[in-house]
Amino acid sequence: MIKMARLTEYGFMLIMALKKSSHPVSAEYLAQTVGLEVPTVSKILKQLRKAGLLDSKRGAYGGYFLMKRKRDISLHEVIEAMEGPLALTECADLNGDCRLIDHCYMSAGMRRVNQVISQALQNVTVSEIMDTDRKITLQLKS
Amino acid sequence: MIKMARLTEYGFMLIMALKKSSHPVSAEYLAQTVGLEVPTVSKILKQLRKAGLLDSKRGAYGGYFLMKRKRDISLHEVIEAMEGPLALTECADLNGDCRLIDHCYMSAGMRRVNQVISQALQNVTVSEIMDTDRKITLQLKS
DNA sequence: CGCATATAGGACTAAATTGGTACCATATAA
DNA sequence: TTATATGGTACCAATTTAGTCCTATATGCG
Ligand code: FES
Ligand code: FES
Repeated sequence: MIKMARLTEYGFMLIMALKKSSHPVSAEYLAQTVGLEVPTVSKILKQLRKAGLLDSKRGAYGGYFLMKRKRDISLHEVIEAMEGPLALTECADLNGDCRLIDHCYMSAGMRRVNQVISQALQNVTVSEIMDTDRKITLQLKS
Repeated sequence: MIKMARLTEYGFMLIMALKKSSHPVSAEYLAQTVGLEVPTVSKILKQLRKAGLLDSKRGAYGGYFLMKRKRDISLHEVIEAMEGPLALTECADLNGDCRLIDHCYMSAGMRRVNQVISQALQNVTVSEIMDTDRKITLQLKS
């Protein structure tokens, strides 16, 4: 069905619930806000942090906060942070191991398609998908 | 990782191995050609047929053949045939059931992104991804 | 007709992935 | 020093996907 992982969806929601350069927000508070369990939220936040989208502060009054404004975070960044590099087919991935690689005449083609979709996702920001009034305008080149 | 199902990959390969309006080709022969097991190939061919991409002829000297030329089959058609409608997030799908639908501010946005990616996939044909020399030129609008 | 060939359809099992949880170590504020 | 909160990792459960098998039906041909 070509869908992102559920945890990635949750990741988006958490990012939307956070802000740049304000007081850190704890995983527990975020969990309540978004309606998820604390361990799950924790897991996602750690992952997003590792990817550099968030930063955290430990200890009392600690928590998480964004590293950039939402208008500067692309969908691609978030998806890559949660799921690793986009690869439509096994052979479009550098580390893919499809048993049919010898019979495959579309590796190069799929890599190009991959590229196009990556571009598309890089051109949309988190704040754009939050704002239902604004139109998304994408300019894609091959 | 945003990837298509493996069976979809195989589906592409089978389509590439087939031709329009020539003698039908049996599942067994295709399996040998592509390097897969017969039952698996059968399953995929049935599914592609049901979606109208292929047609078949039963009985002796029967088999499968394409309904269109490969230059008229879009990636989107194949993917949709194998995996159903594209839905990046649960909430971008009409039948999606995400438990967080009440907290979700990106349903509309994701639907738009979904739309953009669908467009991209509709604009690339099977023959284009087979031909490594040709450039893919996509024109996408929001 | 009767046999060999080949698909139609659906049920079933096994494997892989993903979702979700838990635990212990470390850092920080007061 | 205590309460709070993240860091890292390992683990189990649930779901999804891959792959197989079986029986019914259609077709060509001797
Ligand atoms: S599809 Fe498997 S290698 Fe290209
Ligand atoms: S992400 Fe689950 S409903 Fe939008």
